[in-house]
Amino acid sequence: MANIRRIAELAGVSVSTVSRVLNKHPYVKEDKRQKVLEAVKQLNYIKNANAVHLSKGKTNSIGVVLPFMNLPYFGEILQGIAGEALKHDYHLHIFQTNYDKSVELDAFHRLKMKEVDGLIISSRSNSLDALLPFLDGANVVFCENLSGEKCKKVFINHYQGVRNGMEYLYSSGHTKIGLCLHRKFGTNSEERIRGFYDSAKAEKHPLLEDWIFNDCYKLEDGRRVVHQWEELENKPTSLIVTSDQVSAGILSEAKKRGIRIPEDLAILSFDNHPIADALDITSYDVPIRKLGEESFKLFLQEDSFASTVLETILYERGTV
Amino acid sequence: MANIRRIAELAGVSVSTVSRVLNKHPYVKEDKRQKVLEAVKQLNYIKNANAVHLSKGKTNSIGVVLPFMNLPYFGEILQGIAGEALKHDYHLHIFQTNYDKSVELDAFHRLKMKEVDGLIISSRSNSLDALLPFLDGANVVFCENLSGEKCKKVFINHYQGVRNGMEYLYSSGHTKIGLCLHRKFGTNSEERIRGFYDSAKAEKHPLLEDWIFNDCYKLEDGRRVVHQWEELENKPTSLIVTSDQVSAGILSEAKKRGIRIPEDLAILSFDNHPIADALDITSYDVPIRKLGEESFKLFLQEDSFASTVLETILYERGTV
DNA sequence: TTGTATGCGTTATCAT
DNA sequence: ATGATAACGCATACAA
Repeated sequence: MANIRRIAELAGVSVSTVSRVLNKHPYVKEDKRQKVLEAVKQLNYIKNANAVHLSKGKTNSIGVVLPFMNLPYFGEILQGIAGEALKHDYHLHIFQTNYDKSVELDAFHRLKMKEVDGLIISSRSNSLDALLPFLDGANVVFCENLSGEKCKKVFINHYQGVRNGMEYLYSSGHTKIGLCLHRKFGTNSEERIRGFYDSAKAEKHPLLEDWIFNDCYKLEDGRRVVHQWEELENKPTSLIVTSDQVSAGILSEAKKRGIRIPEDLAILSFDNHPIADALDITSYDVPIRKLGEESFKLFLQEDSFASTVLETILYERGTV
Repeated sequence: MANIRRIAELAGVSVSTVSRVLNKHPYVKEDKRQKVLEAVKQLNYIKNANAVHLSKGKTNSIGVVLPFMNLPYFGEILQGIAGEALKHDYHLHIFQTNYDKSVELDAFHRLKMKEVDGLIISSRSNSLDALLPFLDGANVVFCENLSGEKCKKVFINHYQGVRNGMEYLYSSGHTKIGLCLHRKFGTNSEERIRGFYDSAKAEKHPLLEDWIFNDCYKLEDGRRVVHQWEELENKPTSLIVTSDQVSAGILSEAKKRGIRIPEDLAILSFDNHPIADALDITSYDVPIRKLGEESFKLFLQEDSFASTVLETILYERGTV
């Protein structure tokens, strides 16, 4: 494999001149530039990226930490990040964790190893304490509302989203509202739970612990929720569901079992993906793509503790 | 940032010994090993990945070329690749092309630059001729049935899939069958079209050019197909649709417009994603995750022109 | 405008 | 078992 030295030799110039030509620096006489370009062509020369990375101390690539890739949420956020990254000539490294803490830690390790220039944490498994040693001087963007921490963050206002949803359901005559979450832990879920409790308290409406359904990621999980719901003695008359996929599962299973929606059970969903439109699901639009775009913009920002908030918007349809 | 030389200094050994300890090579006396490890701890030393990459001539990462990330197809294939890659300590680079040829070419360029050790082309935009100069000695896996080419490939047997589907519809009493494709060009689509024509010819059934609907990626595209279908003078009584998402759009729009499924229009879908189950869509299971897994396995294989074929399986439901 | 020399941080070869 | 030294390939400060 030809290197810059051989090009210099063949072109009869120094390596620095070759480097200048390759990097389009000014102050190179046209004839030498041509000689270099010829030599490049002749030897089929191609720059070694790793040498550039080592020499420059950066790789122009950013790591994205996420648990899964086959979920619309993460597909959409990736799409947002990738679009923005492409604009700025950055590349994406994927760290798929499956919510495994050690895999997530490895991503931070890679950052320290300078394999990537920064990290976007779209969903976190480790405690902040565990990550702290990796954070100083590192360019990390969190996609959650980390309060008080001095770090970059962008997040959906899940608290307000749920509060709005609760209010909407209360004003539609419901007093017993349940909640379907991705997972119990994690800032985003906690924010939703906080909104859930705060609204119930504010309106002095009942709220039972087993009206909260966890581990709702996929369509199948929605089916499971219907079964769980049916077995409750005291059933909520409506559900706030944090994913259209899960809502779709609920609708499908409810139909099978003769549960009428919204008469027996109202569904207020989040995402507003095309499937919500297709199934006529009332859903809050969650700007996930935008979340991805903004996260990359934050990565580029010098300011090391900027933050961005995004809001949700209601699309009324037939399930409430 | 501390480097290996400073560790050597502090530990009172040579850099080679440090390197040996770091890489768990044998032949290092325990006391020196300890000295080194202490120094590592003391200086908070972390290896520079780019230096390793440069020195070793490889990066332990693989590039995945795909057009979009917010489509279930690509999410699933990524999931498959990522799972297998994780097992073998490989990392994923994403090259999102949006079907832009120059972006795709850039991925091949990066391979030559040794930024990645190999490439998985999950969907291709450039002609093979355009890619040929990049292929010699390069570890590239194509996810399509490239006939005759000496290269690694893994693909779904789309030809047989469509032929089976056609036979199924014919035997269900249909004689006029349409086809919804992602795109007109591309090996996978061409294979499906070939199956489409071959079956019609074999059964001597009619087949019109405008029974083929292109650019069907998302749910919205399914809606559009219904409109197009309605405006046809001579309408097919059934459609083979190469994505459950699109089928979902068709179902939704058909319902709105009072088109009965399968009475007025039968839908035979491909993917068998959960949404097919939820909407009771008859669908051929397409092992996309497996496709991703196999593509990575091929990448690892020495043999530079291995190939793998995967078949589709019918799940009968209510839309035919 | 161009060249020289050094740094980037590691691995690998070859002595000893 | 250990160390000196040469790759690996490029960028860049400094000199000219």
